[in-house]
Amino acid sequence: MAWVMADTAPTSPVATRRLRTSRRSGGAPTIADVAREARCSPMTVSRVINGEGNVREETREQVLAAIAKLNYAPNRAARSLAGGEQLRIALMFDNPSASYLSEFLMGALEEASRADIHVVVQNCETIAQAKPLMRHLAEGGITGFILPPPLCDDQSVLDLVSEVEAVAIAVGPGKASGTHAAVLIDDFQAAYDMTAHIIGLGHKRIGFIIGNPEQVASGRRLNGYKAALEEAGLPVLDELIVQGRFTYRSGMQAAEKLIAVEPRPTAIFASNDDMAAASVAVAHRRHLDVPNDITVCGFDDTAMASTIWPELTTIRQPIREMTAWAVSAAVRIIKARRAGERASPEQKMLPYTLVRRESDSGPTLAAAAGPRIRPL
Amino acid sequence: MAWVMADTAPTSPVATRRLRTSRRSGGAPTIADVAREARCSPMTVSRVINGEGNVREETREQVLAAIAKLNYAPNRAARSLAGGEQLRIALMFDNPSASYLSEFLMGALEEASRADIHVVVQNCETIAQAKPLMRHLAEGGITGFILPPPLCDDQSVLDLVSEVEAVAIAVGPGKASGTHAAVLIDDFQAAYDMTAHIIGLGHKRIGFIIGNPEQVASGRRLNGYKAALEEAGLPVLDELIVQGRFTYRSGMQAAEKLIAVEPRPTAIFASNDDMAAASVAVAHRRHLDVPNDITVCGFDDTAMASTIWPELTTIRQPIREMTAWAVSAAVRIIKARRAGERASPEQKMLPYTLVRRESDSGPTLAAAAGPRIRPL
DNA sequence: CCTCATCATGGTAGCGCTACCACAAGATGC
DNA sequence: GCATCTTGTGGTAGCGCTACCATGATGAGG
Repeated sequence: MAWVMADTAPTSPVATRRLRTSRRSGGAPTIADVAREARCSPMTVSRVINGEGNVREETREQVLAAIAKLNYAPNRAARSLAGGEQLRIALMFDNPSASYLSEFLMGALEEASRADIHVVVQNCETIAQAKPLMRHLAEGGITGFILPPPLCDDQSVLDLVSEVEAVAIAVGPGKASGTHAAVLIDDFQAAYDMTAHIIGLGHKRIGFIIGNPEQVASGRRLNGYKAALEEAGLPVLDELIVQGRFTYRSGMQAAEKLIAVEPRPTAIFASNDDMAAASVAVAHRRHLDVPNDITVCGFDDTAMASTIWPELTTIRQPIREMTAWAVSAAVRIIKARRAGERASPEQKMLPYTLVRRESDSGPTLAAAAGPRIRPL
Repeated sequence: MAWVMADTAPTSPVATRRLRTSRRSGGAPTIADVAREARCSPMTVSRVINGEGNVREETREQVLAAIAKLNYAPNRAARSLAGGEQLRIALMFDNPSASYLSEFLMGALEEASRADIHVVVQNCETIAQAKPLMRHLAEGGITGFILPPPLCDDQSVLDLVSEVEAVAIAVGPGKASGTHAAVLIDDFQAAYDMTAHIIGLGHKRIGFIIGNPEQVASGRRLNGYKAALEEAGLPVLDELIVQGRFTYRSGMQAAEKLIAVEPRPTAIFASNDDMAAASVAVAHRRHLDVPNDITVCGFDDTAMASTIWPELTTIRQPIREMTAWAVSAAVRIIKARRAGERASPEQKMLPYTLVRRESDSGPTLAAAAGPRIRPL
């Protein structure tokens, strides 16, 4: 107040400007503060932050030191405002597996908030339903789509993405498309490893439940299973391979068939956790103890795997990391496109893990000998 | 290029300005476009958008018409940049139920993107672990917390929130705290309704599995069960009420106890879906058909309810709507606080629904008569 | 009739950052 | 030796919106 008086006429813009309390957000350091500290211009700081080239190593270090000292964090709002267009990408999903979904969301959310982009989450029941929705989203300014299976395995969906000139990132597709980026795990090798693990436990008759034939990954998992069997010199028996559809219910039916086979398999490897859980339920209904009478293994490591009892031995997919990568890849590609570049679609393979829990063990004598001592 | 030549010196700022292609985001309409269309100033448009007073009704309508005509949507980034501080709220969760979580996330995500605020998702295993995390988040500028149970049922957590001068919204607490806002369903009434529904089916011996004693809602559900029994003139039997902890495993143990009771109950009402699913598994193991030999009902309508077979009859909580409300309430309260107001904590009760699926039916003659024809 | 409050509205200056150019200094080519 | 690139850096002008004043028009009060 006193300032105003001492300065000039009260209505003077100069006085006003001085009087005004800054609207700055809680005194957080800005790029200008960093520049002052590092004795360079804000532009140079900006360049360092964004990892652009053309900055001398020495300068870069000074800037980084200043950033660390002031505990500076860029203001997202300003960034996207100045950066021109706001990036918006859509997360399509029809996957009813809630545990998959929440991991999926968390990964995307985290990355989106880091990159300050908007993510639209779109539920869709079927592929047929997905397509008009995607078209509509694209018209609404969505330039990127994150596609989990089975959407990313459907060529017509991928074609649609190309048609609307959007970017698609496939998360966990069965096989890499030549036209769109993808992040996946090695389904073949993972299924191979799990099968080898079961064989290593001493099992010789291992049932397999195939996943939804719509998803290409299902086939790869089946092949991994077969390869491990062959590698171990075990026969691949048709009666021990039954079709499922990734649902609990289909898993029950498949497990019923498998358990009815004579001699009964001593282990079941299901292509996902829902079907594995169903297999456990069926085994229990038949008064078979898991894992003592029968080993059951799953795939995915969704929440269900550790919810039920016994907890499932399964293959963990790093879903969260996969989605996070997908989002950042989408951003990268969209930005590159705007700059006129059009790189060939990237392929990212992430590591899986075999998570050993309580549902597997070596075949007990009775079970292993089963075929011989009670052939019926 | 030609322009530059024809205009003035190539380096002239005027020429440069003309040459520069606008950085505007894809030609989306701005507040200025709306102002032009509505023949008023951008300020007036801003006032209309933000629902501020002091705008003539006639002007407001013109502005709204212009907004509709141009299909204008405010730019979030610019808004929060100009508006000063960025709102940031944290979503704490320790709930391992993935389906609950994904619903929880979706609701928050949607609302957060609508209001353009940043949501930080923080996983925490225990209440003890949650507290330092929350303190740290608060120091980092988080001013609001969304708290699901059991966090919101813990007084020390609520006290911590007050201490760091943050805002907390409880999502589904057992009882309303006097100091913080909450959004919940009527757990008592919902449990009452479900019990009444089961009684209406003809059941007289209904087992109940209590939830985690840490969560106050557990008690309310129990009370609803008891009230419905009393209302119907049925005895409340101690041996038909067993303690669970909301986990599948605890549900199995509880169901084992319940099924061992003589005469066996013809129905089990579990306080959540995980425990209901476990009850179904136990029933199947005992070769009891669900629902023909025993009815099993759950609570929450998480994904598990419709994953397993038979699908569970359960109480649906509108989790997504609850979280969305929580986020918007947090924003509202934080803004009000900044403006110096401090309203009394709001309480929001949302409607639940009884979802009838495949796991309930009237008691079969054998089961109903059970007590009488085979007393052992 | 002239204050003084009360609307309704407009003007202007940022919010913090990045795009775009300018420009100096050295490297390169002919 | 001079035009031409390259490299590192700085200056400036916004991005779209809102906070803050200023202003003109009205009505109330003396």
